Formats: sequence, structure tokens, C-alpha cells
Amino acid sequence: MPTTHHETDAVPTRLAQRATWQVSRAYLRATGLLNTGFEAHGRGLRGYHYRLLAALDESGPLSQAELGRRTGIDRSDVTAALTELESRGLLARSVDPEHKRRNIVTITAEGVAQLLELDDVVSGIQDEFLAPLSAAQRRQFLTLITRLADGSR
Amino acid sequence: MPTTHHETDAVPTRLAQRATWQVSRAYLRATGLLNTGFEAHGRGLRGYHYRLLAALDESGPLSQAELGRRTGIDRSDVTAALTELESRGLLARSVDPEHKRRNIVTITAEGVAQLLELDDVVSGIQDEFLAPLSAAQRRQFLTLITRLADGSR
DNA sequence: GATTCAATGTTGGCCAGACCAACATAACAA
DNA sequence: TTGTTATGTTGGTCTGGCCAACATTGAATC
Repeated sequence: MPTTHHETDAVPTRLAQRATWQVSRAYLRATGLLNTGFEAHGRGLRGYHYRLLAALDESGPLSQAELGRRTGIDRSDVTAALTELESRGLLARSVDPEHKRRNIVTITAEGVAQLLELDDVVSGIQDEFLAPLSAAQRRQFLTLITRLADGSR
Repeated sequence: MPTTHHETDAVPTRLAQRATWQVSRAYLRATGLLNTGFEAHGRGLRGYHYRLLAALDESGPLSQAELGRRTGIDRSDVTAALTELESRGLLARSVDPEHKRRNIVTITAEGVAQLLELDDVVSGIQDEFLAPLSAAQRRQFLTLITRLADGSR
């Protein structure tokens, strides 16, 4: 709504036709929705935290490095996000006895509960984000965008 | 022996199925390609600069505020980017005589030449980005992603 | 066994891109 | 006139991703 009326024809066609331009706008809209959603119902947690909790819930205890690999988060950012989550009691870190340089990260019951809450938020945001598309189009889109994200050639 | 499963199943399905997650990954890949492309052949210019030059070339002289609206760039960022472009002689700013608070921005011949160079770079990147898709799929994708970017409901 | 090599967690920084708040000025509306 | 809106500018903030360096540890190589 912060847009003006006859802006649609004002966007340079050179940009409007570029897939990367539209992807970046879509990304912007998606993160905007996610940010406001997390802000309203996320108790101050953000994308990073959700990803980490989801990985832990699905795969069981993992090392920090493994967590980073699975969620696409850099090791250094994993450290910071985990510290935040740990301070909230949503997960626990313990040294791997057979691998003393490694931390084993385990999600707690509170963490699971929090994750389920966030799941609802994120699901709702998917619906909002995909609202312009029909169910068939959504499936189509997910297939295409995944291939593009992978970059598999 | 560190479990040598195939790591393809390592990404949490909770994330893999979310459109916003794949959009964000695709955006990451796109900006990565754009960054390396601009770094190699962009003479230090970036996305902001390309957008502004493209808008000027297509629409003729514009005010800074109009430029911002058409390219989706905030007024303050427009100012900074224009200063950079002006210092390179790619455009000129002049005060609108009938509207002294307004600057009229005009692209120069050098600006057009530079834009054409960048056009090639950006076009090449589109091909690279869209490589995983067939021609028909690319058209399909552009339609869908544009609708999602617009958020028109 | 000793010596390289790779992996891990942590700290501290950087960057792009998008935003926002405030301000002075100018144009316009009432 | 006064009040409101638009413009350009400055100077920030925030998020997400990234990188470099370091100490430590396990593994590999000789």
C-alpha cells in the first residue's frame, strides 16, 4: 500500500523482464512477511532460530557444524543464534565426550513447543505469500524455484 | 567413521517445502551471480547503479524521487548512488528551473555506453541463473514469480 | 611416535540492500 | 496567510550472509 497508483507501467521493462529482479522483489516481500510475522508472534526469534530448531527437531542432536551445513547458516552465525536459543532454554549444548572439540546440540521440550508455535506462524506466512497463486500454480512454482535455488544443471 | 550417508536428505523437510525458503535460496544464488558478474565486468558498479541507469535510459530525464519510485530504491540511497554515477560522468544532475527543489537527472552518452555493457553482463547472468529451466519453464516461472513479487491478490 | 592436515567453535569484523528519522527547503492547498 | 505535502540530503539502523583468524582437537601421513 505504500505504492503509488500508476507505478506499474513506470518500472523499466529492462528490469521487469529480468528473473533476478523479480526474484529479489519476491524475496523482499517474503522476508517482509516473515519479519512482521516473527515480530508479532515470534517472541523475538527470527529466521535463523527457526531453521536451527527445525533441523534439531527433525534430525535429533547435531553438532554445530552439522547444523550449519543443513540449514545453510555460517558457523559463526550458528554460534550466536545457539547462544540466544540456549539462554531461553530451548536447547542445550554439551561437549561430545568422544570428540571433545565438538558440541552436541539437543532441543528441549520447551524448544519443541516453541518450534510448533513458529511452525504455525511460518505456515500462515506461506499462505499469505502464495495467495496470488492457485494450488496447482503453487506446486508448479515450488518445483521451479527449487530447481533454480539448487542451480542444478 | 563419520556417517557417509548421502547428504541430500540433510536439509530439514520443514524448510525444503517452504516457498519462502526456496525463494531466499534462489535470491542468494541470483545475487551471488550478479555480484561476481558485476565484480568482473561492472567496473565497480552495483545493482543500484544499473537500475538507475536503466530507468533513465528508458524514460528519459527524471527527478530523483521519480527514479526512486520506479526502481524501488529509497530516496536516500538514490542520492548516494547518483553521486557515484555523477562522479563517473555517467549522468548529470541539474536543478529543475520550474521546481527549484527538484533535481533533473539526465543520462550521458558515457552512461548509455556503460549501461549497454552492464546489459550484456546482466543478460548473461539471467541465462546462467535460469539454466536449470527450459524456455517454456522460464516463461512460466517469470509469470509466477512476478505475481508473487507484486503480491496482487 | 612425530608431524602435518583438516575440522570445530568462537570472536570480531565486513558488506549489500533495504529501511527510517529528521531536517531545510520549496511548492501547493486551504 | 497558514498548513500540508514533496524533495533532496545526512546519518543512522537492521538483517542476512560472509570471511579471516585463532586455539583446540582428531585424524592422516610419514
